[in-house]
Amino acid sequence: MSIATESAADTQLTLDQSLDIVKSLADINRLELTLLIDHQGELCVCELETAMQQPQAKISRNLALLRRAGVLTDRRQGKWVHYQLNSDIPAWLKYMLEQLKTSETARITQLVVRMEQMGERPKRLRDCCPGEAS
Amino acid sequence: MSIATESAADTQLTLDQSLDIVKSLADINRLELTLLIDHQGELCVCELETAMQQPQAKISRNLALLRRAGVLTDRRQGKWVHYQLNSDIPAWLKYMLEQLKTSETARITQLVVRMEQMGERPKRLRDCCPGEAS
DNA sequence: TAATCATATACAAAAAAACAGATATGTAAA
DNA sequence: TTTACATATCTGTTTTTTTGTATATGATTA
Repeated sequence: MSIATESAADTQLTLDQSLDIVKSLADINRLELTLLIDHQGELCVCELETAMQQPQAKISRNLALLRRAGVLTDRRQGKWVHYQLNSDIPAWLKYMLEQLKTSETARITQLVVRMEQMGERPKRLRDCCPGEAS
Repeated sequence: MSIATESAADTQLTLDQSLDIVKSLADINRLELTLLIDHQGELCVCELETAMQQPQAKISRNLALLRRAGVLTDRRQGKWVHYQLNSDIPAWLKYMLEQLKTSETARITQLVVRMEQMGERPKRLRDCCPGEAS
């Protein structure tokens, strides 16, 4: 079981920074968001909204918290903001996510399915985040 | 940087169990307790009490929480209860603790020093947990 | 520039976690 | 078997986190 995206050496984090990361993941919603984003590479807020079936503010708040902790990065493209896993996360976290992704396939699949079904849903949702098109 | 105590294969944990572990570490006091115990191999409550300079009830509560999450195990020896790192913790956690132990040497040393100075302190403390003697 | 859409943030209420202090339990020694 | 010691747990309170609702921001389209 090798780590897929092992790139640069671990940046040395302070204990406080590590704690911030751990805290940011100590919530079932944020842990699922992180797993789903890691699994899918990149997702925008409205996609996560349908996947998780949670109000926009809640998703957005949790994403901001994960970003501040250094777990996620974001990228604005037009109206949409796409979130990715930060490649600078410590190795142990990459390791942890790898393990959870394999052990939680079912759960992740369920979220992905829900998200994909949203294709033919209300215009606001269908128009949201068209696959990689500018 | 190899993991010292890599023994049995990872037990497959549910997402909830993993979340319990992460939650149990999402507190500076419990994270330090875990690091210190991992570093020292085994410690009893009163040693941790002096190392951390925190009230007994607080230490005990946090240790119980870590035990319930599966991060620590305990062993009663006479009046004393010794806590160790649970060898069944997931690999990512072993990895994380290894990394933190090396990056947080100073902090850990400070705790250890405080604990060792307690030798000639009040009787109640000196008599507590004599080094590995039965 | 007005209207609309996607996302972020402010604010107050609700829920959860951490805490101090008191007391209970369990062991050993007197 | 009383006393003392180490640790655990209970209780009420304080602090922190999470949440819903409303509103603000930023970007696109009409």
